[in-house]
Amino acid sequence: MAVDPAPPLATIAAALRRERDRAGISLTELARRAGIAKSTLSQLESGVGNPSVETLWALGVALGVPFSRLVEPPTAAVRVVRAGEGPRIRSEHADFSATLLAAGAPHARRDVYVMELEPGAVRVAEPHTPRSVEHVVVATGRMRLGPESDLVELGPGDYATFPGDTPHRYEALVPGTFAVLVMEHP
Amino acid sequence: MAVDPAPPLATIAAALRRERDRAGISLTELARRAGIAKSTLSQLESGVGNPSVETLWALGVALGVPFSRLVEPPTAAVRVVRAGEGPRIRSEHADFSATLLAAGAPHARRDVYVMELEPGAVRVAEPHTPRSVEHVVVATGRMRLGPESDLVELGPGDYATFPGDTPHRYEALVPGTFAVLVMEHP
DNA sequence: AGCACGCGTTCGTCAAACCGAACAAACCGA
DNA sequence: TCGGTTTGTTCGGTTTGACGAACGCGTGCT
Repeated sequence: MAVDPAPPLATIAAALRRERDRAGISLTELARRAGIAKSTLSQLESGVGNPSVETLWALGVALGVPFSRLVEPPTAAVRVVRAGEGPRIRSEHADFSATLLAAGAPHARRDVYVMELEPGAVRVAEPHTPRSVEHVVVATGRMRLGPESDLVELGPGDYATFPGDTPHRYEALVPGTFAVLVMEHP
Repeated sequence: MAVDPAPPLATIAAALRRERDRAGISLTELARRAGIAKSTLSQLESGVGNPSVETLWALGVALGVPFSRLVEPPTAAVRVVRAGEGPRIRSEHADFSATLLAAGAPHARRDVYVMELEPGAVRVAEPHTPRSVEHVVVATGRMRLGPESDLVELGPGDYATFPGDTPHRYEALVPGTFAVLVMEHP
């Protein structure tokens, strides 16, 4: 696994400005809440300077975002991995294989669910936390799911991932459908 | 969702020392690889000082660990949730239910796998990263798994979680067994 | 128009992060 | 036992991040 060789100078600048106007507050206000000088913040958002951990941490708290969102670069609809596809890791001992479906976004919080549905009823989900991501692996049955605009159909072993912060749905196509759902929020 | 109010001064010190001797290199060597003065590193590991992001980043790269492992605090036998057990969230619309199996440890990295096994062969796993945790939901078939000392048997829909940093194993009991595996490392 | 307020940037000062060198202690082979 | 190496810590000097004040600009109120 390669580790980011890229210096995060510009990333931080971008992240700060992005997160700040997402919060809809002024530079002055943010500096005040974080307890740092606005001059410092100004320079940071300009991409000059190399903040101390303490400073950046204070900003993370004031913005209400996990520290790491400020330093890691952002990420990018429905991605599907069909059963048997995807990069496989085979054991030396036969009869075992594992497929990496989604590498952990370093600081996401992931809740693991088992989901059971019957055909007919449609589970419509309101969009939740911004930048949350859903992962689904169908265990048995068939289901149609995804963002309203991009529904996909999955069978046993199929995997799909899509943003959770847009309207989306789950719908079983055959009786006794069950799936594993991982909800990932930043 | 509460955001870490804790200043990460001591955490960084601990993380640095931990990760360094995990890598099995000397302070001097690490400082050299990271391109920083060893005096600086010495002080950081002593818990004095408040490193700049650039400095800490360089250390992360040199250690081969994601940046955030250095700043976020760390986390902590076999827990089983049988199919149909566990806290259930029912939809207003019937025919949908979800069970929370494991709330996300705030800053864990979780990789999602699909695992297929056939009976006979046993998948023995060397212990990996300290404090890593494994989660398994059996989709079809039956399997026996867990730390060598605490094996449990799971059927479809059953869930188990256990530490990944001790020797453990996976073994299919019937043909065509497949499961979803979530590997969580801090 | 005139003034007051909030915005973000720029400038000079100070503390501190970072550096390089010098240091004692532990270790190892001759 | 004694040099040579490597360990990690400590000590001045330099660089630079953070601060507060002053600045220019735009807005809105009287």
